[in-house]
Amino acid sequence: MKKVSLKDIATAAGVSTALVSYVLTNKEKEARIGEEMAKKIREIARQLNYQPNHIARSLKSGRSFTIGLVMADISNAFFANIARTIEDEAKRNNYTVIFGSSDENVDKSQDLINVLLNRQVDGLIITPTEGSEKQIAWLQEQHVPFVLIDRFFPGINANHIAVNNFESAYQAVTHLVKAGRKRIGMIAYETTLHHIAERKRGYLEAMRDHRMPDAEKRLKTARYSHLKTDIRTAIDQLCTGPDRADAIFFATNSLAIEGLKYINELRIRVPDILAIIAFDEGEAFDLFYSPVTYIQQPILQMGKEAVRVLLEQIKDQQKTVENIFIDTTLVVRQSCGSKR
Amino acid sequence: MKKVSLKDIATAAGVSTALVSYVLTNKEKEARIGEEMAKKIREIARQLNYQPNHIARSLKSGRSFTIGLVMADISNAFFANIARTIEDEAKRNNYTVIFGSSDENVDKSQDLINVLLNRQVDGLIITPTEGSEKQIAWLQEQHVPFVLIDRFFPGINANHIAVNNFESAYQAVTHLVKAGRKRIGMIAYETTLHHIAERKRGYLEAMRDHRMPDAEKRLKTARYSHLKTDIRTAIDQLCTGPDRADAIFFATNSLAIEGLKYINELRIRVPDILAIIAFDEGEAFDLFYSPVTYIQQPILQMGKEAVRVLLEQIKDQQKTVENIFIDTTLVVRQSCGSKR
DNA sequence: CTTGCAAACTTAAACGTTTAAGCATATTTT
DNA sequence: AAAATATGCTTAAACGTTTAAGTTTGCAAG
Repeated sequence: MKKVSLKDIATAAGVSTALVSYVLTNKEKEARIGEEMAKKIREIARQLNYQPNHIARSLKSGRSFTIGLVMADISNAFFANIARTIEDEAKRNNYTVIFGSSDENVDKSQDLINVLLNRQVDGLIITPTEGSEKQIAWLQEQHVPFVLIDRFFPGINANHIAVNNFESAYQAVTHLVKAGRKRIGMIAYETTLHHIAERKRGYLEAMRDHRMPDAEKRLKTARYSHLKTDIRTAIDQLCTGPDRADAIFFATNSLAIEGLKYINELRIRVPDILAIIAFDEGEAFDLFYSPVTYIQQPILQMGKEAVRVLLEQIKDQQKTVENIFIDTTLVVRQSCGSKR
Repeated sequence: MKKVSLKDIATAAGVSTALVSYVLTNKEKEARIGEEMAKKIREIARQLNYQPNHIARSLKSGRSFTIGLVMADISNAFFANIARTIEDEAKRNNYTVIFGSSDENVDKSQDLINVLLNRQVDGLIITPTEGSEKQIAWLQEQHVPFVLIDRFFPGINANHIAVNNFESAYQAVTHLVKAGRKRIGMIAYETTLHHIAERKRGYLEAMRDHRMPDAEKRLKTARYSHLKTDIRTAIDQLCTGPDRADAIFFATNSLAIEGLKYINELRIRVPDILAIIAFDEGEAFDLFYSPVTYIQQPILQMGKEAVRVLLEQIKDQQKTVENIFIDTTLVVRQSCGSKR
């Protein structure tokens, strides 16, 4: 199938391609096209089923109407949902999304950014991985429009959309305290990423404010690369001994899922023996025999805001940086109900 | 940041852009470029950090090295994982993926296909929605390279990657029979899509071959648009009365998740009272108190094959159609263990 | 000392658009 | 009636590549 171009229409109509272009981009007024001719051209275009060549248009305009999306892990429901809302929102603005998953790997992230920039995306939406500060700083130096989502670096003054991680964690721990839990533990990732640090800080401050001892001791971490084993170790440590934990706050959904699997194996009853709160949502939390209380992130809003900020930045490179923080909602369910 | 182009390099080196192009695309031999000049050009390109403009290249070559991905529902873990493997595999072949979610909606699907073709993708990978036969047939008429994945239309002779739905369902039901279940029900989608029909047929034939009565009566369907209520009705019907079901086979993961939520609410004990088998996998199945036996689809292989077939088709438009069927694996766990 | 040819490069067209500038012809204004 | 303006269209250049065809120079063969 040979694609039909402006030239084909022009030939069929016996006019120049310029004329056809003006008509089909609705510039008849400015270009003073005759009404009849416009009608004729439109009709021919319809008959030939003309579809504009986006690539040619991009080359001319220097804009691709494409945004690049670098997700940390597309197989994680949280990121998959963000990706979906971003794609939706982008389409609503006549933008198209090219995506890739960095799998929390710095090199893969750099690679992806390169590929996307090569493809002349007009901007990027990124969940930065640990250690990617330099990449992000470089983007800024190059004046590439971009927005960070879910995470950001305090030292880099760039657009970002994030939730109030400190407050969310503080609120979650407070909820556990109010529910009568005395020995609250937390499992987080071992990472320098700021959003996780904030969640930890929220936990620690809440513990201190409510005069709960041994918070530091009960704050465990797991390596992303050794998730399964590290979580098992952490839970073993938390859930044994005379003063074993009566509640665990998981810093992310992936940690919670892996943790709950093990808690199931150990047959530790939730919430009788152990209360659970997790960050993010997930079908798995609903299906747990004691539906899991979780911190709900406003995914839809995050995705929309990310696209909005990015497109504004693309339109106006001088635009001031936006740092958006959105509140989460604590969805209370059975998993932190009363002890037996 | 002004992007550097071939012309910039050419000016810096005092040569024509053609020469630069030959060198940077490694055509020195054919174009008989002087060794020293080649070295010099490469050095300048490096210094200026030249990045080829993919769009210009695409316009010239008529190929975008981009494939379009139309997923039925990216928020479903099964499709998200397929998307991820496709993206990975595409990147390995220097292709980039533009994706969109049709949300099982024919119009959205058509819309997406149009957008993607407009963007001059070299080919498409599609999970077709119900009622999209005409769209697919049209693609074929237009000789657009494409591959259907997960689903296909028997009346359309197009590339497709699918699993052996009939055999998989047959095997699952047989497993339930061997486990001593007598009144096996199935919950599927109410759809004309062939892959679901095959799963139903697998159920019905297995029931007949094992002389299980009332198969038709125990085959319930739910509408995608009224998932929650329809599933509740179906389960209510299946799980009441004197000859109530002692096993349910769910035709997809979304059905299973919704169903299990309700089964949880009803406090029907699994597997004591009711055995469960589901199609697809999911974290939720692991986390259910009685880990769910499921039919595992070879996602990685499906994604890889889809990309392979598509790229071959793109390279050789005359290539014969490939219909690939892959076997599934029944992963047996607690949920269809012994009755009490 | 032509001729032939290889080596090292340049020219120019093309891909499909967009858009400023140009050029007739017709109509209005002075 | 000449000048100004409006109308309807065309020309041509540009975006950044690729690549077939052409040009120039040097050098060996006849």
